[in-house]
Amino acid sequence: MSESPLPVRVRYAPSPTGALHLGGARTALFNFLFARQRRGQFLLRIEDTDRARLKPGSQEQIQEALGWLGLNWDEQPVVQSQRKEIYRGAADELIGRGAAYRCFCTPERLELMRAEQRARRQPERYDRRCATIPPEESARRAAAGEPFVVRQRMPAEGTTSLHDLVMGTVVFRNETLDDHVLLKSDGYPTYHLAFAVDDHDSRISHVIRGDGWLPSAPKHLLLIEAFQWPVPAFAHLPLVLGPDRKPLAKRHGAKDVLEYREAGYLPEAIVNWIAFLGWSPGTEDEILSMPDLIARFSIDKVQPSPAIANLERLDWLNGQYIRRLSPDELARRIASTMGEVPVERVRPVVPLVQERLRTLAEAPDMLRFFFTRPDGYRADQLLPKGKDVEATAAAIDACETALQGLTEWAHEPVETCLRELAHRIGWASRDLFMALRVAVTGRTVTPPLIESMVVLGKPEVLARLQRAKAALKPLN
RNA sequence: GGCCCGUUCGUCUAGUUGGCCUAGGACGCCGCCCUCUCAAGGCGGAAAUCAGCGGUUCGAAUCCGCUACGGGCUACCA
Repeated sequence: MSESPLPVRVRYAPSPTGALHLGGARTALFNFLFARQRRGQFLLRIEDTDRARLKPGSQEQIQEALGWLGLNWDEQPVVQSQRKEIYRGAADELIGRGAAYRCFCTPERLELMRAEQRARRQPERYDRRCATIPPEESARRAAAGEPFVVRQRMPAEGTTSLHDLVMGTVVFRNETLDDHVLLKSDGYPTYHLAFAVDDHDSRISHVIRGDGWLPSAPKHLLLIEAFQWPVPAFAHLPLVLGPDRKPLAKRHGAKDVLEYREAGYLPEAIVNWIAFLGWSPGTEDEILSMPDLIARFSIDKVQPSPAIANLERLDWLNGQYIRRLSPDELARRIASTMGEVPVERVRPVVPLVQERLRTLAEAPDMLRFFFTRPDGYRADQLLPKGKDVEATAAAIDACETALQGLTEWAHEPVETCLRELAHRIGWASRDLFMALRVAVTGRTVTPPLIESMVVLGKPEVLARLQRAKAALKPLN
């Protein structure tokens, strides 16, 4: 595990086949943290060599999600489809060196071959029929227009070992390696070729990627060696799983990163949350900001086992981050989710909900009563236990009169006034408060009543009390 | 089937040079306190014989082996 003397350069290399999901975001994050900590570069590469699976708009979506999380990349993203000729040249070079060869086998023959191997219960691997075609013949057939792919020539014996920063040393027997395809017949490279060429061209020092690549890592190592290029360090990250221990998917309610934004999560919370999926600082700290993470991240503290995403923990973390926001900032973020309501109207009300929110998405519902009067009351909510309609109407009426007489509309006088009133009419203050709460807000669960009333203002509160009284009348 | 990786409370994890671990923290859960509801906050609790078995050792969650289970890869996908 020798430290690379080269400057640190890492990359996140998604294929544009959909949105950025959590696992990808975490891979990107770990790359980003590592780069920033070592004052290196974090690059973005678009692996779009699979023309069939390409989804329009995907690249933009991925970039927006990365930006939202604050994972800003350096330099211009490398787009593989724009580098077709480079890969072709690289494949030719490999053929020239004897490290690769053209294969003219048809898909039909390959399928037949595999079927036979399956029948004989042998490993399904290319049988290397084309490996022994003389170079001149190979070149002639290619020149004649016969379709072909280029395959990597694997050593028949020996072992290839990888010193992975997360998994430790992993040894593979070369005889188990397949002569996989490097260049497809459509002229596009497969992942393996493009990976080696691009990482070399980008001078990538550390390959930090999903552990799905671990099994093909020896091929990659051999490829890099065939080119006689410097070998980067490797770190394979375990998967993020859903609650059923299956790879994270839609059905778990674990959504694409951008959908978390819709659901009212803060990017800071998402980052903190996924950072702790498979990694921990080794201390008892739980809340770490991006700068903290950059300072404390360490690849060898990454867990080699897969992590199961804990959505409840995200909710808690999100609440923590919401409480740490300044009221102004929170108001801005809430207003941005509420379209029609201007920030100035949200701001005064924010302190009342700040410690009650788990997600921004809960805010509109929680705040609604500040902006619109309750439309319709439910008797079962308005009437405290054991109090009838008449008594409740009378109590509300008494409140109205008492509040009317207040000269100062502030927390202290209002509370004193109401408690004295409760005492005077022989009501438990909790009952009075609940009746008032429903009268003023239309609901039984709200931010603190007195504060809410103060913010609403005296005329509005009195108006709502009258409406509540009116609503009680027909019930009598 | 073949190859590779993994396995500490329900979940994320601490633990990594074997003894200070009668295994610590966090989320969630339960109870109490606070209290005008709900939260937040405070306090306390239940919760892992460290996957199992066999070694090495005075001593193992920590080292070795085997087994079981889970996962990944096994495409002209990434």
